[in-house]
Amino acid sequence: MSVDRDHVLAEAAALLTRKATASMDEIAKAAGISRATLHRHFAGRDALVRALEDLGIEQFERALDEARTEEGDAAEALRRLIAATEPVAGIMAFLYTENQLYEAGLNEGWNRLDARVTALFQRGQEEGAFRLELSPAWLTEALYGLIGAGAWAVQDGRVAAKDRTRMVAELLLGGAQRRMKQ
Amino acid sequence: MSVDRDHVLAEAAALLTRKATASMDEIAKAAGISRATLHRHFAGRDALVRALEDLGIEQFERALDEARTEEGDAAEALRRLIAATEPVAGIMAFLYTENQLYEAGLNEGWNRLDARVTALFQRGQEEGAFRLELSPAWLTEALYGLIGAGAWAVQDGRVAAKDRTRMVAELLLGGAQRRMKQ
DNA sequence: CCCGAATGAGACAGTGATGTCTCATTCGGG
DNA sequence: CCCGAATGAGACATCACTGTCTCATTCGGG
Repeated sequence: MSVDRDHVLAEAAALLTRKATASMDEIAKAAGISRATLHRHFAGRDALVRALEDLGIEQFERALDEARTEEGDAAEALRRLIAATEPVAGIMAFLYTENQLYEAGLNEGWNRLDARVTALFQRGQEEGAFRLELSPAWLTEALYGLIGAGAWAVQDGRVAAKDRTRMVAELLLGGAQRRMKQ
Repeated sequence: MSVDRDHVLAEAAALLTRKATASMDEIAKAAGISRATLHRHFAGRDALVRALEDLGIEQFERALDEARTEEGDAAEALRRLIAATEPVAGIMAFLYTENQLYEAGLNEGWNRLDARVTALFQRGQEEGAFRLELSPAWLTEALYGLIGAGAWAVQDGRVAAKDRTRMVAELLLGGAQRRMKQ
């Protein structure tokens, strides 16, 4: 049986999220294959991380498509987006902290993602749904940060997996402060 | 002149925040000293990271003291806390992503910080200032995550340094959604 | 069943970082 | 000014990881 490349990437993502400095040997073991086979699929550590980056970008972009962020109420669209990113949360948490990626040239895909996410926040502001005091760039950054924090909190047992989406969405949209009137 | 140990730690923190895998040689150069001297102050890389951890915990604890988080309106206390963490933001951003620390035993100091921060959120909930749908544990996690995201956004030029505190505080407290009534 | 492809296990050299050492030089207080 | 402490520069062995290779074994389609 030919090794399932996507399965290897998924296992690598799960391990690297917990331990960003895991060696090729540890990654191979986590994926249930030998180091030789791992090298047959990915020329080296760089290639593996790059493949993970591509996978993360692709899946996040798919989440953007599924959530139809250009349609309907912006707040609801954001909720849909956060829910749709659930399967990518782990990979994103890893990639977000992998500042190594920013030393060597940045993958063009990030610009596409940033643009679409930022556009959603901007639309929300124009439609009066989102506050104007928080810049779309910061809201985008905060979204990434909270997705990472959510994934990490779940992985560490501080938040139940089923609550992840709601916790991230409620905090990002409504904040911690209680509203006097709705 | 004896090397200013705190200065070395500050430079190390600044570099490691940007590049978590920086070598001892790079850290030494960034601090303006030789690798030999760096080793004379910190037995090894582990010891350096541990010292950084201690420094981060100590400074964050000082921020908690300065902000007097047990006094007054919980929301205002949280604002004070976020403002007071400004000098530690970089170090916290690094430590937050340094999952290496969680493999070897966890520094007891983190528990103290978590307890105090969580207590603030809990007090806010009891006093009716904070929403009950978001658990104090998650709010604590989100605070750390947003401090990290803020530091990273400033470092990357997406948010002006002078806006950092306000952006983090406003998002964490009020969220992205616009309030219909105040 | 058979044969080619895929895999696992391990050897191997190369590489970069680490930690320790020595020695010459610089600094600064007395 | 002088002397001891601190520093810088570099040598050195060690270590872990990497990337490549070989060879025996296993797998699975035809």
